[in-house]
Amino acid sequence: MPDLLTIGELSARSGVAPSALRYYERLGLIRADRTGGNQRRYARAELRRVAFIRISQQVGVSLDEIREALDSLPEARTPSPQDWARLSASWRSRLDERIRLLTKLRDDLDGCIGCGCLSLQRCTLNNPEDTLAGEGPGARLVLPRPTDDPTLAGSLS
Amino acid sequence: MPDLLTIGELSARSGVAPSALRYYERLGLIRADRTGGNQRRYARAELRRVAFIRISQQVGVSLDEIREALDSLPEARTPSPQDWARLSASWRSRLDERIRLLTKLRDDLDGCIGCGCLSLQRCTLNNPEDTLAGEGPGARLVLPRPTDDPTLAGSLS
DNA sequence: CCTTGAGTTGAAGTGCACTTCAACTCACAC
DNA sequence: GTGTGAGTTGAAGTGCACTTCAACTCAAGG
Repeated sequence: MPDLLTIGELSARSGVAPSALRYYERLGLIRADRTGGNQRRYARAELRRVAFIRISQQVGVSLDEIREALDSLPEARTPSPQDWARLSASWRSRLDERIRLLTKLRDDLDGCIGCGCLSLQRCTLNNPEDTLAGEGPGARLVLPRPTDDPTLAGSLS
Repeated sequence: MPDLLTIGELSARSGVAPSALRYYERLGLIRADRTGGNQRRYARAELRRVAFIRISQQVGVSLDEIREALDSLPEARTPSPQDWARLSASWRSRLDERIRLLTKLRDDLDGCIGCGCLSLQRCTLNNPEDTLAGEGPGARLVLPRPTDDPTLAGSLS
């Protein structure tokens, strides 16, 4: 019934490199039992955690926030489908927002392709929220700072 | 008619930190004339280049690729609206693809919230392209590697 | 028993996109 | 002329998400 996975097996199943799995463990995102010889053995439930981690990353959430989310899971029992649903749902608005922003960017880009602008005059690309008055002449570009959004910033890093 | 901008002015107008502008210059993304005292002076046209850079980053393009795109602009003359339109349009399919992926992720997440799964069985979240057969039992998770996409990997860095 | 592939560790390295720092110089208003 | 805020440089540092490495141990088949 335990049916534990080695790190190689979890890696193959999850598509996540062993080094990344060890890294996740260091950050407290997943956990493993150990054999007498100190090797990791993962419960099958860890597969779901890894799945959640990868999905969350696609939503643009940092590992730190993912850890916080995972910390909210009950420790006493194996998380239920409802537990996972709750966590997944918590990213929903973030995902919506990212989709909205990208869609707006696309439409604006279409408009600008039409008008050939990319200029600093009244183009919504350069004045996204129409909030530029009162800070001297000239419009601001795009988003003031991409610092916080890994999706858009490239660092995206 | 020249009407050159200092780095502080370009920074204020573009919303990009002076240190980032110098960094862009090192990478060959923008250029500046120099005063007798070695200070940078930017032609107004550089504002469009910076606008293009920030927009491109939001699309999820790396600075390296942005540089390549900018290199395709004519050197002899100031880029025309059509030049900028061509470059912007070149990101379009990428933007579409990113929007498509995120929308799919959202819908899948909705489905999984409904079914409460996040399991490794037949859930499209875990088997995005239905391309898992032939590599042993068990499904793969999500995307095999997030390595190449700064949008999804968490790095806009 | 022995080989071999898989696993272990901590420390260091990578790539990207910047930022910070120290030490110095410019440009401009008064 | 002088003070001050803005600008200059190269080198080093940052944050994130990992990967790589060297040196070593484990586990399982023959």
